[in-house]
Amino acid sequence: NPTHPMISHLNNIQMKSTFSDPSISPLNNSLTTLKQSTKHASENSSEGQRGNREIEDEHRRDKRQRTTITPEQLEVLYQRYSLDSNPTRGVLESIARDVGLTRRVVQVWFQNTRARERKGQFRSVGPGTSFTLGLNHLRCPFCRALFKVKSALDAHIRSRHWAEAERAGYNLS
Amino acid sequence: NPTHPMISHLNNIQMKSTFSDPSISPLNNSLTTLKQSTKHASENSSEGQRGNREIEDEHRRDKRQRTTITPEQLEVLYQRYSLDSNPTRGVLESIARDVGLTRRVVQVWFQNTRARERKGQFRSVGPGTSFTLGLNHLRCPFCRALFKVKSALDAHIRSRHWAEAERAGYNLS
DNA sequence: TGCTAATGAGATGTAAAAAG
DNA sequence: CTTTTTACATCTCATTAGCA
Repeated sequence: NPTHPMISHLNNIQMKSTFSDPSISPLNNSLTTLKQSTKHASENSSEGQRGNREIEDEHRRDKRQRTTITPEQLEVLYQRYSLDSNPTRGVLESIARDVGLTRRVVQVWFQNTRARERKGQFRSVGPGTSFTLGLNHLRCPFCRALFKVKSALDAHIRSRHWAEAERAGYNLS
Repeated sequence: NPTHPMISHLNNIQMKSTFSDPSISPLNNSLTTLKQSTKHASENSSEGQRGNREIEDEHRRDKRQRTTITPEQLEVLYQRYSLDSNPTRGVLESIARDVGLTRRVVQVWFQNTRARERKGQFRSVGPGTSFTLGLNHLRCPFCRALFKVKSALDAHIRSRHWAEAERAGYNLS
């Protein structure tokens, strides 16, 4: 992804920081799932011509909330990723509970990590498991999902591709 | 030089407050007499006493607020630095609590200290204990971070460079 | 004044959002 | 879902400015 430094971002006005959570105690931190429900739903002010009276009222809306994933959480995530890079919803939720993040955050992380892996910025597992290195050798025959162990692959096939698997005569242990 | 943040280059106006950091107040868990002078030096004498109405009145437009780090704080900082010159966010916060400064101040101190060390200006501090920074023998193979003990280096690698470490076959104990 | 805390620009990594 | 883009957090490096 060749970034173009030359391009002028016509407007990249970023002010203020809004430090995200302090990501409290490592591990098992019961993160306040603040939730981003706020979601700049409004923001339709494009109408312009606003009554300019509520001028100073501004800071308070829309702030993209960036979660900071701690190294401890990352280690768990990568470990699970190495077992199944395409977890089902249920598994996703289980992982989310384990690491103390919302399902959505974990889901996005998996999406981004898969994308990163495809792009070659590969990272497969945490350093703790230095021997499990590598690549996910098992690819689902019906989609692009990758797995480290056959049991995970089978579980995936069972939950996502049972029909095709049966037609194809895939042998599920 | 740019004395005026006003300069507009049509693009990329980043104010990057950074120091806003309003909520990260020390919370001040009492830790024995640790006092710090993070705020206005002009405290004693003088009329002052400030009306205090405006809480936000603190930030004077043109006054850069310089924190004075006490020798006691420095001693702790250097000690932690000697163990890990590139602490993760969580560790940084822990240090900040220990020493009674904001995370941001501690972060800047580490940045400046790393830069100082890179430039070869290690400096020993404290009457009783002098930390010879220059003698940090362990350098992270993946970045310029320095460590005194291997366990600290390993922790650093685990949290920051696990992928590279794995690829490189680095042996983490 | 010297040392150094603070600031700001530029670079990098990546979580979240947007586009497809 | 994937691919692409945006925005934010942090780091380095170069500077600026506060205080003993």
